[in-house]
Amino acid sequence: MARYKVGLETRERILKATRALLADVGVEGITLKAITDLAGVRAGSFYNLFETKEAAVLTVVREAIAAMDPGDEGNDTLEDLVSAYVTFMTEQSSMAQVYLQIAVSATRNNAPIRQRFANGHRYRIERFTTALLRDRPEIGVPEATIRIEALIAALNGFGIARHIDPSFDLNGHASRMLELTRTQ
Amino acid sequence: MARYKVGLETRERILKATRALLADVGVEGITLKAITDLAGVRAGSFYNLFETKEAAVLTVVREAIAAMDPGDEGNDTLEDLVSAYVTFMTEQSSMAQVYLQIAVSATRNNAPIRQRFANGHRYRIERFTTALLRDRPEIGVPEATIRIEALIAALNGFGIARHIDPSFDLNGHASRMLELTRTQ
DNA sequence: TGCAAATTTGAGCATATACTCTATTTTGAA
DNA sequence: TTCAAAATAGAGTATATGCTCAAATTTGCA
Repeated sequence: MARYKVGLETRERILKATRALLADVGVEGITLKAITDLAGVRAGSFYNLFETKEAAVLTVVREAIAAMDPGDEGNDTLEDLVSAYVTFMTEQSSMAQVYLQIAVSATRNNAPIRQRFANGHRYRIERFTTALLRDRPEIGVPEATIRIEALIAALNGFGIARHIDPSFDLNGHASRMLELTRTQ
Repeated sequence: MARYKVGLETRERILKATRALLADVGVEGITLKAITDLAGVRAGSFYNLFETKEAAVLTVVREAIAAMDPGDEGNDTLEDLVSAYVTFMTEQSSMAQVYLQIAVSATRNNAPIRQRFANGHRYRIERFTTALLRDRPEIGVPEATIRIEALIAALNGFGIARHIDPSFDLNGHASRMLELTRTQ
């Protein structure tokens, strides 16, 4: 694939365009022409760098799912995780948008994307649950898991609300929801 | 348009197909061929009943936005409204799916749909807020509005969670969220 | 039952789409 | 500086898409 510097730069421009368009029109609505026009590239150049349109889409989708989760693993607190979620939503809004698009469609008709999403979701629940149990071990795994599922679901809802109305107080509502999760 | 019985039946089959497909692939992904194939109708028949593909889509979208809200207006309690939301999500899942698809994409690139959605959303917030204030007038309009925005956002998140994982206890989480909204 | 209006079909049209191929230019290690 | 590998442009291909139209069939009121 890309070996020269210009090639890598072009690849980045294509991925950036794909990201913006996926946030806008979703996996089902994106077209090659839209990508190449926005990236300022002809079809031939695109196919020199990506096997298919789907390959570029899947690259961005993977990115978006991975970007949901903060880097340091192990002993993050629930605050850290919620705060990382809020940061992701506010500071990487294109990627967040892509993630939410995938979450709602669950992309029934696209097996690799569905699989990625399901794995990411399961992993996130485990990580959040572990953090909650470190803080409140008396809750127990089953109840902690249920509360975390609700927390993450609510956070997704808040993320959507914020993108409908940018004045939505994502941080405040997330904190309140975190408290509810902890103390119920 | 449709005047004979067969025509009205065909119209219904087309709308049913459109509904199912919108739930699957969203506004950006739906195609005329997919609609007519699923409805068992040729293109000519479709265009005898609808001006454009978009007209059928918009009809279903309107339906989905309207179906979000329960019929009786006026003195419903917050429980009634939340319970109606849960019922809508569980018993009209195609339509709920369409609604959520629109909520995330907010359909930036489709002015009439965006407008409809925004109006429906604003109306819903008012209705929920009124119900909350009837029960807890001491909260006051600004705080009540903020809490309702969070409640509705969380409910949307729960709706998405339920459709990712049908075992998600939508009713339980919605009730808990309702309590949080009331008592905080 | 006659018949005008409604419905349905299916071929056809213009454009969009995903992707290929060849010729040309650019890159950067030796 | 040379030159093979890489990058790019852009015309071309096959299929998909939204939609039209004329002809044939069906509907249901008078």
